Amino acid sequence: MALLALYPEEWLSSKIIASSLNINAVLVRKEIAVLKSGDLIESKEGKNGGVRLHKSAKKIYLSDIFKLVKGKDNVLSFSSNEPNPACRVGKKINKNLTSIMNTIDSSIINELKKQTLEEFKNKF
Amino acid sequence: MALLALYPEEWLSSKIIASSLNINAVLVRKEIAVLKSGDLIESKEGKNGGVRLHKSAKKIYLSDIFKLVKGKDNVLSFSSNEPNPACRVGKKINKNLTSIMNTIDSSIINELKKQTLEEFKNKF
DNA sequence: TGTACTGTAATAAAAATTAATACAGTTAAA
DNA sequence: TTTAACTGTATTAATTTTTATTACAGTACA
Repeated sequence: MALLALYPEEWLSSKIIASSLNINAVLVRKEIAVLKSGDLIESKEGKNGGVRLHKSAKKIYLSDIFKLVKGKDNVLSFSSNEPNPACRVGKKINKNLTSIMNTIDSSIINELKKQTLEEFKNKF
Repeated sequence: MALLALYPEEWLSSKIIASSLNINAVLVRKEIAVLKSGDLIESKEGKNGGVRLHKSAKKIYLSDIFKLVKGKDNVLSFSSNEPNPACRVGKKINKNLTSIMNTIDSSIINELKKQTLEEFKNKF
């Protein structure tokens, strides 16, 4: 997103973005789908296609990006194993943790609301 | 920790704790080492040994537990791949993200300071 | 009509996590 | 005083998750 913000007029290809991140271009294209679903970016198929911001970096808060990328999961997550339902703690732990995890996610989002992509971009 | 707080007088074995979490007892013993390093719990070797809280649950904040368990890493983390140093963004991204990640960790800690283990325990 | 893209699926490889095994050392109690 | 039940820790195996690769249909430009 910082890269897109630096070159807002250009259609940047997934290959170029992948080479900045040093990851596979297919992963980039998958994340493009996520960011498009929140209207933060737009994409163009075909030759000379690519992606660019869909709105001004001044109107994109880091929290907007975070919310999309995090999806519906919490940042902190449960053990992949089901806790023991026969245990007084195991029986209720996930419910009790959910409440804490939601609170944590909210506090992260509030923190990230304080910075726009434009401000972040200017650090490069 | 909720389990230990519910039975503060008893030495609970790693096996018992593992069966509540439904994970391997060796993993529990490894985490015991971490929690001991912060003086939150104490352990006793030998027959009828186990672990218990080292201080009142009223004096343990969820943030104390979180800080130990999280260790020196940030909750959010970098890509395991080095970003491209030849890229204007890749060159600086990790430094710029570090600052955000530290802020996020702080805000989580501040949130978790609001609740003691005693209060959490009472939800079970 | 060829080239350079996105979008997406399927599979393979790599990395990280978790489990299992083993065993030395400690303590309590039979 | 010997056995049983623990912690502590290391090593290796199994599993799960993440990331990379390959493939290909569809789109747009030149």
